[in-house]
Amino acid sequence: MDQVEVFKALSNKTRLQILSWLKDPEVHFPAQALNGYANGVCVGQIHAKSGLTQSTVSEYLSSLQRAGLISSTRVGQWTYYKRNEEAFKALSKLIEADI
Amino acid sequence: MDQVEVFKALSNKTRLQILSWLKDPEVHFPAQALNGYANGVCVGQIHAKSGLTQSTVSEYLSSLQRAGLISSTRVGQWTYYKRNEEAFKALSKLIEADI
DNA sequence: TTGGCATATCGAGAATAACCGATATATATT
DNA sequence: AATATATATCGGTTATTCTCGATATGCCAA
Repeated sequence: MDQVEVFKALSNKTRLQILSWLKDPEVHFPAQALNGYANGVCVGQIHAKSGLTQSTVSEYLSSLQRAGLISSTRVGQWTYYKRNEEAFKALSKLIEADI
Repeated sequence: MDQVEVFKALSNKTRLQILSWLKDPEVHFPAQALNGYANGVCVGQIHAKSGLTQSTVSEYLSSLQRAGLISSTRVGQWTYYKRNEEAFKALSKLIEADI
């Protein structure tokens, strides 16, 4: 875990908002056809709520993924993103013990 | 606590290093004349270890303080900085529960 | 294989952060 | 009052981030 990369990823209002949406996808996004919310939420749905362009949202999701905070699954034309809860647990412990 | 401000403050290698030094001041800094390490460590000592200029270090300490992660005490010509451990506990819990 | 979506990547402009050197402001000493 | 020391602030340069529009790529359907 690259600490600086993780904190940079978290240093943006919209990216924090996306993480918060992904915490309760059924509350924040319309039903997913495929496998409920198990794969996460696709880029287009996140884009639709974000108020930013598709390219910006795609870039933001990539940076969150590079930081290890979310993971992606490609299914057909869609890329689904979901939170990596282990990373948040690890970060919480890191701050508690090491930072 | 402004989350974005906190994460920005943590998004820099040198600032993380400073926080780490302040975690064990007696290990990383020569003895303080005044009140042991209870007031923290003065800017000059942090500057001396940092490899950056005095102005940069002063600015970094201000940003950590604005984020609530450290606090300062002025004693004579010196400003002592020390960690605000409650802020780190709160941040750890925030990440565990809310982010 | 052509066309249509969904997503990713590219190139660019504007805003912010990372530094620096120089200078200002406190405080202390003589 | 004059000088010295510690820290803060200011102005500037360069690097990085934010965000966009345009375009490329990947996958599906006709």
